[in-house]
Amino acid sequence: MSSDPTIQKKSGYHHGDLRAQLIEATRQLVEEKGPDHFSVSQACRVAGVSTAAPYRHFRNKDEMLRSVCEEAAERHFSQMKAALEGLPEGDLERIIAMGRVYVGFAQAEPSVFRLMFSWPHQSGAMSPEDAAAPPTKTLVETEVAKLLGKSEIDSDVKLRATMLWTFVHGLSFLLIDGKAKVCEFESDIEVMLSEAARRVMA
Amino acid sequence: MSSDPTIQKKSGYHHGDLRAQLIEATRQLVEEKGPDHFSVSQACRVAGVSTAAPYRHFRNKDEMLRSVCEEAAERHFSQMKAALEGLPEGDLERIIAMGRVYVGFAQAEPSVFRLMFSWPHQSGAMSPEDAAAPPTKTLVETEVAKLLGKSEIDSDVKLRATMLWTFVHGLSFLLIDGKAKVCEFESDIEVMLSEAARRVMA
DNA sequence: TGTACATCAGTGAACGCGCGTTCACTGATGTAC
DNA sequence: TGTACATCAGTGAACGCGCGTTCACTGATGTAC
Repeated sequence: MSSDPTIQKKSGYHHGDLRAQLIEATRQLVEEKGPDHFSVSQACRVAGVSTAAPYRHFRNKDEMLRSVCEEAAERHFSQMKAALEGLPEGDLERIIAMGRVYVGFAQAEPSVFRLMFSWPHQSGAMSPEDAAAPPTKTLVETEVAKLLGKSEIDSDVKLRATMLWTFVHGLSFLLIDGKAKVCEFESDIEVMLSEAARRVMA
Repeated sequence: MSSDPTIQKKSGYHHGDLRAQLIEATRQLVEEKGPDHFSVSQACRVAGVSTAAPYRHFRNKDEMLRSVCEEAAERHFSQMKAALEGLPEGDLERIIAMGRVYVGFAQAEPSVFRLMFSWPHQSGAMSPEDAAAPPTKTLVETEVAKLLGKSEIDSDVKLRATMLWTFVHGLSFLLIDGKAKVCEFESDIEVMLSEAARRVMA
């Protein structure tokens, strides 16, 4: 019963899980106002807590945003894995399903999606192996290899997987940035996803 | 001689073109520190001018950033047009050349590129027809139609143009976000660009 | 079961800071006669 | 060519604000005996 961070809050002192609650508050604020207009104070207000409270759980503001990214990356990845369930092995639909989830996530949480992929903005301190990317990459590569009937991930598999990823990534950004009405209807997205999968796997 | 905004600065009072100079200063700062860490004061310091000066040329901070976007969008578009010069009509290389420029711009000015496409972040006030997108879109559609030997821009042309755009857009973002070492070598980008163009136009 | 105490996770007030913006001003420039 | 004056494009000081973070504190909780 302590899994929904929006509800809990036990007494005056001592929340059930303030850390999770602050991450959720941060996530909401980032989504509402954008990553650059999020402030620690606001998150505290949303969580109903003093402005000093977060420092029991996070070193500083940056670490709060980073936690949001990590949490989002995990959800993103598990959504993609879940999309594969029940679909027969070696079916092109598996590729399309992952793309659909990828794009859907971006549309559902555009600001968080953007933050996730531009983190950390430009500090040289960026870890070479980044949060969500490697597991997702492996997932796609595995699917591509299976579809081609290959047992190992060779350079052809890597190229195709990268092309697929590139495509859904670009589609996600164009959709959330609302550039040039890239797709007028929901069905256009489906057409693009399947056309791309078909042409790349051909 | 007044075309290079980094050099000019005439006397104590009255710059040659403070407006252009401030845009350039803003552009540099956005590139260095990211759009969210840019401040008007800093731009003034860079331009060597008092903090009140910008308000003779821009209504507020937002308008400064918007001007940077517009200026960048124009450069982006004209670079793409320039890439076509000298290439024979109806050659697939024309498509690839535009993609190369698109990606190159993103790599050269990643923060500005990001800003350009996420502007305005989430204020509902976004104009439906956005700065750079429509002319670029038209440019690509025209090239696709010519390549297919079609005289009009039908839905097939539109779909292919959108797919091409989506692809280079995604490649740009993956490259500048440094996600998962999408391409290890410069040559990999070339392979991806030509593979994408070939497959989409097939 | 009851008490003593260490630890944990909050409070609320305060800090210094840099920011965006405004203000009355003033030096430089262009124009009319 | 020279003077008077309107306009332009800067200055520099000041403002109020919200921010990130720290501090000494205190209430709640868990544990040992």
